[in-house]
Amino acid sequence: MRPTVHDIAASAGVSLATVDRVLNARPGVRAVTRAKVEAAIERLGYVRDVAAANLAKGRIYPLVFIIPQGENPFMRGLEAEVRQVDRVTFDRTSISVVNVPPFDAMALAAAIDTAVEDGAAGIAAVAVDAPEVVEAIDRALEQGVAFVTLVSDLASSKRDHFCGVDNVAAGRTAGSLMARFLGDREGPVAVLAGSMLVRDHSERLSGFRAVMADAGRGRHVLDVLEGQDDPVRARALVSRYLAKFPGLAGIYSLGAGNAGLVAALEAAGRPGLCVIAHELTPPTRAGLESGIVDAVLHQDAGHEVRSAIRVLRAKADGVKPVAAQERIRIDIFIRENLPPPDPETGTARAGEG
Amino acid sequence: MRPTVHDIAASAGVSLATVDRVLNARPGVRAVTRAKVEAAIERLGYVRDVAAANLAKGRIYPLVFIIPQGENPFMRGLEAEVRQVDRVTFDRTSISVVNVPPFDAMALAAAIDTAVEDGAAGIAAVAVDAPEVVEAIDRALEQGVAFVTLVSDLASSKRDHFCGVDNVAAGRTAGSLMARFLGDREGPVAVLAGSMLVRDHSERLSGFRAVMADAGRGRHVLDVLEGQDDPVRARALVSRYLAKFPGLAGIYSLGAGNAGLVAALEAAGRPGLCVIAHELTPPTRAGLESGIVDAVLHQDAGHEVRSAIRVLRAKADGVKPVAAQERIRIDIFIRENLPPPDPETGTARAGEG
DNA sequence: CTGAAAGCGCTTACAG
DNA sequence: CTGAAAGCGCTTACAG
Repeated sequence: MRPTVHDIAASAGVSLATVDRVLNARPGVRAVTRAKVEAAIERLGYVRDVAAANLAKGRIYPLVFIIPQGENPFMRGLEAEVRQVDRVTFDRTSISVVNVPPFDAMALAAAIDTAVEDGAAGIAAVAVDAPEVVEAIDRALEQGVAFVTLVSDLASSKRDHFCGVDNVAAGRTAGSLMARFLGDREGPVAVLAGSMLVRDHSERLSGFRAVMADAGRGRHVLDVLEGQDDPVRARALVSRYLAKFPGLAGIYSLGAGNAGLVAALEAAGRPGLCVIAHELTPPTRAGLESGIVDAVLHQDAGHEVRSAIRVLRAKADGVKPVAAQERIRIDIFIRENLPPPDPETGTARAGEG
Repeated sequence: MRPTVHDIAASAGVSLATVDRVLNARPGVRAVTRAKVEAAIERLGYVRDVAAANLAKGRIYPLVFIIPQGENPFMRGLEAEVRQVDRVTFDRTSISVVNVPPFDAMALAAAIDTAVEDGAAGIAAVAVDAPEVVEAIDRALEQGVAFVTLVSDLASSKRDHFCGVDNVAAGRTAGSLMARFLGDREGPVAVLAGSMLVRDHSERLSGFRAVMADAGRGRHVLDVLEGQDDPVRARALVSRYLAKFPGLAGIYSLGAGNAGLVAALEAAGRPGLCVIAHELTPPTRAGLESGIVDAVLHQDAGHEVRSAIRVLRAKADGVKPVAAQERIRIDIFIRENLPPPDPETGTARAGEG
């Protein structure tokens, strides 16, 4: 049997309470006593039973996820993952979701302040790149609230961790695939984004541009289209470009306007462009299946949510953030390796952890 | 607060023991009593605290992982993942690893029988496609031992679940990428496998062949090379083909002979072939980084291991296998989305579950 | 068929 | 600075 606190108490010749104090680095133990206990811990190879500890603590962690509202399907999938995790009751964690208008720094900052006031132990938020947000995050941290950015980072804040992909690398990946798929085909490429106010979009763009500049003798990237992740605007913008640049070779959609993108391409009679988009959602899945989209870069929303929870709990527990090393992978999907949709959340899932 | 067994006992006017009997569908409760308890459960919206239940059970699950020995780097990474999970102590599970010679049906069957005799509650094994193995698996099942196949399936057995990727789809994915990367380039393609005695290899080959037959006006696939996942043999086989077929356009390496493959290509002065390999391991990672390999299809060994444990535990617990729906994703890596190697296990990892 | 009591491994007031 | 006792939510013999 694995040694328990009883074993180490007996072995060290002290009481359970003292063992507990040493184990949890609580004050009020003489150095000699502490040493005895530590020796016993070492000798017996003790490892704490976290589940039992949580049970005894009876503690519950109120966590808040702040997610943009609106019809962005990736965000809706993310929210569904959060709710699903909550249903399954991540042990001793109670999770709530707060929606805010997308790309709205003031609203986000206000939501963060409110969550802190409401006594959140930890907050996960999709960041907007603005000073008000940085300040709100840092205020939360000062109050001792754990904070992670989700999907879109804000490295200039003091957030504990970023749960999302390396978006510069994602942009480079898109660029590399675009270059290989196009081969010798001539023509410029267009980029459809949501807004340069969020880091994930601006970072993807810079990664993509860097690769395009290197490809062959350089491929021209047209001025970026900002569709605010709104399908209607995205469709209009793309349609205009299709008409304006008949020699267009490809489109990189790095935001969430994909329903509009696909609609515009369908309306234009499916010109044979190379199309690479982000996030496996109903519109991009349909695009892959119909052949109108060549590849989809993806981040696993479920992984990100569970990673955020682990990091927030570790921080709230004052445990060493071993989980902070977690990396979210940049998935590549083509038609052939498309995973089946998750009936619960509609997002793409793999076997979890 | 969430309701506990105490609450439902009080509400139903019975003892804890009776509540427990109903909760766990144990016999020896009158229908009326059962109904009262069930009504209380319903009324209060009770959900069991699994961690507390496990603690009380004090039960420990001996699980055995049977993994091929030898220098196959994917298998070594898989084993490292198993050992790491064990270190982290998946709650109340004790895991042991048994190594067997690769592609050896008799040895595998014997190892399964031994694990059953030793009292395993569950077994996960990389299957070899042979009747002896099917019989050994079915014997284990009859003894009430939970069984999952890992990485390579054996659907003709009664195994509870397969923890691995859809290998036909993986082969199709490789074929599709190969076709796109080659574009109009002429020439046949070669396939390097380990052995057709394992399902994962034979399934990948069939998927790849199907896509190649459809590509353009059909691309010729040369006779498959079986290198037994041995780098020396693989290198010799590939070198011979390179000399024999100077017009070769690409190589699909669907097994684990990649160190030999890369060595052969280096020795041949890096002919500009399209190379697609499986599993992100040191040799394939190096190949991607040096540009000699174009893409690597991957399965997350950590996911597979943790999925196997969840399924085995659920089965051993007699719980409904909600986990059985877990799917392992087919990852695509190119140079740009290469994740950093895991310092612990050497395998590619993402944020877990 | 039903219940009272002890215990799983840990933590938490409360005494001393 | 240290310890004895009760309790977290559940399960398990043992009585009756």
